[in-house]
Parts: sequence; structure tokens; C-alpha cells
Amino acid sequence: MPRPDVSGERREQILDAAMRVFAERGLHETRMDDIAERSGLSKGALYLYYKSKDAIIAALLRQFFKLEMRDLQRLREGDGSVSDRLLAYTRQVAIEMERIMAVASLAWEFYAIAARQKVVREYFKAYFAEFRSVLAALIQSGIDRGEFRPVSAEQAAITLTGLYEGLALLAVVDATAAPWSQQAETSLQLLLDGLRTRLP
Amino acid sequence: MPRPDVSGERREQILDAAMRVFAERGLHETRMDDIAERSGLSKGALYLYYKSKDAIIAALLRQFFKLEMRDLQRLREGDGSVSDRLLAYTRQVAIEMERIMAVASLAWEFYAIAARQKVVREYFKAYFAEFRSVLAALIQSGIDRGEFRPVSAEQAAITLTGLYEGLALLAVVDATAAPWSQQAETSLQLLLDGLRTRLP
Amino acid sequence: MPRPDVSGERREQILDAAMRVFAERGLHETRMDDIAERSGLSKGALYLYYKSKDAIIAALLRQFFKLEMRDLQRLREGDGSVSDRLLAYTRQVAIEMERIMAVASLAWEFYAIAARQKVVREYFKAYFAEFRSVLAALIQSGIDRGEFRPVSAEQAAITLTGLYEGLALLAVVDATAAPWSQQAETSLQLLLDGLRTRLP
Amino acid sequence: MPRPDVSGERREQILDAAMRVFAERGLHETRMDDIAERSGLSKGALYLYYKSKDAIIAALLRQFFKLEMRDLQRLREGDGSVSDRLLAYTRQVAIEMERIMAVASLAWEFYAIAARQKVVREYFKAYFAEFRSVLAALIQSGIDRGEFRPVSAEQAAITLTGLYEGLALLAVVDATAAPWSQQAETSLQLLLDGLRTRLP
DNA sequence: CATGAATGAGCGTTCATTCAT
DNA sequence: AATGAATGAACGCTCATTCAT
Repeated sequence: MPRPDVSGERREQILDAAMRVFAERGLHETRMDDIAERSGLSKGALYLYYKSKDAIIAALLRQFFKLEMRDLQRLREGDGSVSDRLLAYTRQVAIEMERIMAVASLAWEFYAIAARQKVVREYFKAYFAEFRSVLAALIQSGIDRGEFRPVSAEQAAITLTGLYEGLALLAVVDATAAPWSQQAETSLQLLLDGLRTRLP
Repeated sequence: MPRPDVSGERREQILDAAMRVFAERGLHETRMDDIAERSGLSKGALYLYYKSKDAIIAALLRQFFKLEMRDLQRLREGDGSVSDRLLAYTRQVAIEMERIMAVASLAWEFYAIAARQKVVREYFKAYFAEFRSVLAALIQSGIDRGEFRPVSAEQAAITLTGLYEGLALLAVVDATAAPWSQQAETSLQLLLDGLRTRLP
Repeated sequence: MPRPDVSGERREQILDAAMRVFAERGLHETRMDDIAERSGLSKGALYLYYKSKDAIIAALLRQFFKLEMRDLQRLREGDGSVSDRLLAYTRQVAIEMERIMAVASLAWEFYAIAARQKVVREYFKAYFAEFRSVLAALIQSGIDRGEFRPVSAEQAAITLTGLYEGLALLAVVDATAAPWSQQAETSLQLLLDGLRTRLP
Repeated sequence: MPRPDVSGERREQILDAAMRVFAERGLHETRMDDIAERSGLSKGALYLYYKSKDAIIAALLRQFFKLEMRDLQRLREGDGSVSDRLLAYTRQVAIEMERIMAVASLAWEFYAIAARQKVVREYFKAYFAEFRSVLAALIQSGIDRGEFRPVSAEQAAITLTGLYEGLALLAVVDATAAPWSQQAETSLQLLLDGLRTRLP
């Protein structure tokens, strides 16, 4: 009588626990024991599903991007003016900001690794390229429909991407001075103002 | 015959070596032996000047902010229109970008630490507050002299601060898609366009 | 299927090995590797059962007193004249003298620590107080039954306690000149002669 | 112009400092820096006069015995009954007890070393042999003059030697329960009573 | 003679990984 | 599949000793 395959569930269990503990204590300060304890599994069990601590980190990194890529979908959807769609997206992100900030420390450790390891850097590169491409398409459509001035959609997209990232950093460092939910909208408006067609 | 005091020099030597190796290998992957070797001192000598590896990291963190704060001075100086001064500053930073990118991984590890340790977070908070305050004053003067629309100088400053940080991240991840030197100017122009007084 | 709990056994194993190596090489000259090797465990295993080398030393110290206290029991038992009981006890100790001498160096290191650390000194204080109290009671009963002169039982007990300790030192230093087994009996007789009721 | 030779003075300076710090902190817990600081010399200077830390310990050990041997002289001198002379000696030692107790921890570390190293053990052996021999001669003279019973002077001497040592240990461990000055006299009296000729 | 900055071998401790059960 | 006791390589730090000045 074959038992149901629990390996998928176990892997999720482990990654979930790892993400929390890594975010709390840092990649290196986290012990395999911590992950075991948090996941409710034994230390030995971790090794049944991942061959090493690094393998867990790598899997977490992949999951990280899978989730982010999924979020991108929301940028593609929707209708109305481009400005409205970007504003709506910003508000959506704001809603998830608390969750995001909880794992921000992990994200920066990933960035640090990316700066040192080409393989990891490629992941980020691909992710940002995708993000940029979606934004650029959106902005281009804004230009096409006369909503925006004929700027370089690509460069405007990079600007917006950078803005989102930078504001997230500021929000973590000083939640009161730069609260994401409000600041991001304001900043977006400023940028959109720079993009908009000037009506005399 | 007292020999000249070399302790200042030694500390610099150590911090300098540490910064390089930390940036290359990461805070945790770096061994005291690595720092010793790179600095040209013995392992024991490191402990004559810093009581622990953590003390070196802490000193590096302080130096990091001291340097950044010093760079801020350039934002306060200069004349001409606010737009021109911001552009000039951006070009200055672009020149140093290579050096900055070399230690970017270190900066992100610091951010990660900041996300977890209040003490470190306060350092960043103070630094960003100062940066923001200088930018806000500059932008306000732009508003006062009729160069900019009457927006919130504070929020515009936060936007700009975030933009700088975010673009640096993108530049490290993908130097070709988002080369700082050109992209930062373009992005700044877009934002300035959003700020500018509309002449009918 | 839970395996039988071996932690008690392991702790014993470690303490036993530690006692031997400490006695041979000295507390500070002994490496954790030495204890590991002697105990048949790995170095890492030592830390599963004791959190540090100092913890092993402390545990050994406590065991030391537990054993000594247990030996005291023999002084309380027995019948016959007080002189005979003391003589019997002395002979008993003589039998164990070889084992005691093997760890004598350890005992003196403990004494040295006691001279410098109040906490450790209190252990010895309690042990000697107990020893003295048992001896004093015995001597008092000798006085009461007319076997001894009416001296201060307490001071006689201290004298006897000191005598035992001092002779052990001499025996270690020069086993041929002052062999415990014979010398202790002779010394005891001399002291008993000083205590005995003089029959004209 | 030859300067006066200060090497003797320096060596004394070092040994004196070493003895104090060793007694306070223990042989192994004492750093060469501690000795340097306490002696008022530089760390390098220590090595001009002693080739190693062990050499200092060895010199200290020799000095230890030289001093003790010198004290023995007092046992040889004096007149009056043997009992009176032993009592006088005991009182003399009592006067110096405070100084002795200050370095007691050092003495036990030396004992511990003696238990492990034959060379050191020989020093103690010689010292105790000398001590015993002086006492034995004294006791023999007491027997000869009819003051004591015809016991084995040698064994009585060993007994007395052990008693002195043992009481010193007890005094360090518990100064209030077994204050040397009084207890040693009482104990001596008890022993002398055991030695004395019985007058019917 | 004297200094104290510099050295580097050596040790206590940690923790990712393995494996007998 | 699961456990957790056991392993041992690796690292931070100390401190006796050296040596340029």
C-alpha cells in the first residue's frame, strides 16, 4: 500500500521554515538545528530532502524569484490608463509590504551573494529584465496612446524599477520617515508627472 | 627614542584590507587569516588593533558612514540652478561608481544586518535622514526660486534618495542594462521633469 | 524505537577519562583532544555532554566531594573502642591510598583553585566541616566513655584532619620515607596517646 | 664606565612580582604581561633575565625552598626544653602565617607539579627530608634527656611535619574554623602529650 | 640594556554533515 | 522514512617568544 508522496510537502515545510529563520537570524547565523526545530522535522530529515544547507539556500533563492515573477503578472493585467494601472499595482505591493519587509534582510543577503556570484547574479538579472520589460511595454503603450511624452520607455522602466527597490530599502531602514504605502504613491506621481504629456 | 606612532596607520591598513576581502568573499566567508594576509600583517597583529572580527566589521561600518557623510558635502556646495547642481552631483557619483560597486556586496550585507539589528539600523537611519535633509533643502530652494512646482520637498527628497539607491542595485546586478553613469542622469531628468514648473 | 539513554554513561565516561588525564598532565596541560581520545569519544561529543572544559572541571570537582563524602560514612559506622574504630578507618584509607595518590596532583590543583576562588573554597570548607564534625563526635564519645581525657573534641578533630591531609602530601612526595599505610597508623597512635586517659 | 651590575636586583624584582601574580591568578592564568607590569619592567626585559616563563617558575621554586630551608635554621637554634623550643617555633611560624597563606595557592600548584614531575618532586623530598631530620634530632634529644618516651624519633618527626602541612591547608580553606596561630599550638600540645614521659 | 610591536603555533569551541538504529 | 547521537574539519582568539629599533 503506497503511502502518499509527502516529499513535496516536506520540501515546502523546510523552505518555509528556512525563510523565516534566515530572515530573523541571517543566513550564516542560522543553524541547521534552527531550521529543523522551526520546521518540526529532525535535523536528519532535512538531509533527506536537501543535500546541504547551501542547497536549501539555493532552493529558497529560486522560490524567491518564482514568487516575484508571479507578482509581475499583476502588472500585465488590468485596464484603464497606464497611470491608473501603475498606481493600482503600487497599492497592491503596499498591501504585501509587511510580509516583504519581514524578509528584507534575506533579500539583501541575496543581493550581496549576487554581487559576488555570477550564477546568482544571472537570476536577478533575468528577474529585473523581465520586470523592466513589462514596465517598458506598459510605458510604451502609455506613449502610444498619448498619455506619456515620447521618452525612452526602456529607461523610464529602469527608473521605475530602481525607485521601487530604493524605496523598499528606505522603508526598512526608517519605517516612519518613508512609509512605503504613502511614499511609493507620491514618488510614482512625481515620476508620472515627468512622463506626462504637457497640455498647454 | 620613541618610535613614531603607527597605530593609526595600522588601523587603516587593516580596515582597508578587510573591506576588500569582505567585499570579495563576504563577511562570514572571510577568515581573519585572509585579512591578515591581505593587510600584510600577522593574525596576531590584527588583535593588537581590533579586539575581534566583529570589532573590525563595526569599525568598517562606521568608516562607511563617515565616507558617505563626507560625500554629502558636495551636495551642499555649488551654485547655479538646482537642476544643474543635482546633475553635477550625479556625475560626480558616477565617477566614483566603480569603486562603490566593488564594495556593493558589503553594503548589502550591512543593509541585511541593519534589518536585524537596531543599533546598525540607527546608523543608516541617521545617514539617510541627513541625505534627505540636504536634498530637501536643495529642492525647497528650487521651489522658492520658481524652478520647481510647489511639491513636498521632503517627499521629493525621499524619492530621489530611493532612486539613487535603487539604481545602484540595478547597476551591480546588470551593469550593461542599467549603467549608472548614463541611467542616473536620465532618471534624474525624468524626475526633475516631474518637479519642474510648467510653462504653458 | 527509542534507544536506551546513554547520556549518564557518557558523562561518566568523560569524567573518568578527564580525571585520569588531568591527573597525569595537569588541568591546563590537558587538551580537550586528550580527554576525547582517552574517553574513546570524539571531541565534538564531549560538548554534547559538557558545555566547556571548565564545566568538566567543575563536574569533576563535585564528583570528588561526592566520593569523599561517601567515604566519610565509614567513620560513622563500626563499634568497639574509639581508638579501634579510628585505627580501622585509617587502615581502610590506606587500602585506597594507591588510587588516591594517582589523582593527588589533581587534588592539589583543586586546593590551589580553592585558595583563589571563594565558590570552590566553600566546597572544601563544607567537606572539611563535615569530616571534622564526624571526628569530633567520635572523639567526644571517647571522652564520655572515659577512653580519652577531657580535651576539646573539636580541636582534636581538627588536629586529626590536618594530620591525615599532611601525611598524604608527604606520602606523595616521598613514598619510601613516609609510606602512608604504616606511617598513618604510627602517627595516629602518637596522637591517641596524647588523648588517652593516664592511668597511674 | 662600567655601570653597577643590576642583574641580581632585576632578577629579584621579577621573581617577587611573579610570586605575587602567580599566587593571585595561578601559574597558567598569569601572563608574561602581568609579570612585566607588576615588576615595573617591560615584557622584553623579562627575557633578558629569564629565558622563558618556565624558567621563572623554576627559579621561583628554587627560591621557595631556599627560603623554607632558611626558616629551618630557627628549629635548630634555641635552648630550653624540646617542648618549649617546638612551641616557640610554632609561634614564629604563626607570625608569618599571613604571608604564607597569601602564597598558599602557589605552594599547591608546586605540589601538583611535584606529583607529576620527578625533578620537582626531588626538591620537595630533599626539603622534607631536611625538615624531618632536624625535627628528628630535636625529638631524639628530647628522648635522650628523658623529656619524651622512647618512641621512633623519625616517625614522630614525620608526624609533626605532616601536621604542620595539614593544618596550613585547613587554615587556608577555613580560616575561622582552624586559625593557624591557635590551632597549631593546641595540636602540638596534643602530640607532645603523646610523646611525653608518663609520670605516675 | 631596554622596549613593545609583531609573530604564529596552538587550543577551545562550533556546527554542517553522516550514519547506526 | 525518520531520528539524533556522533564526528571532525575549520575558525576565532590568545599569549609566550622574538627582534628591530
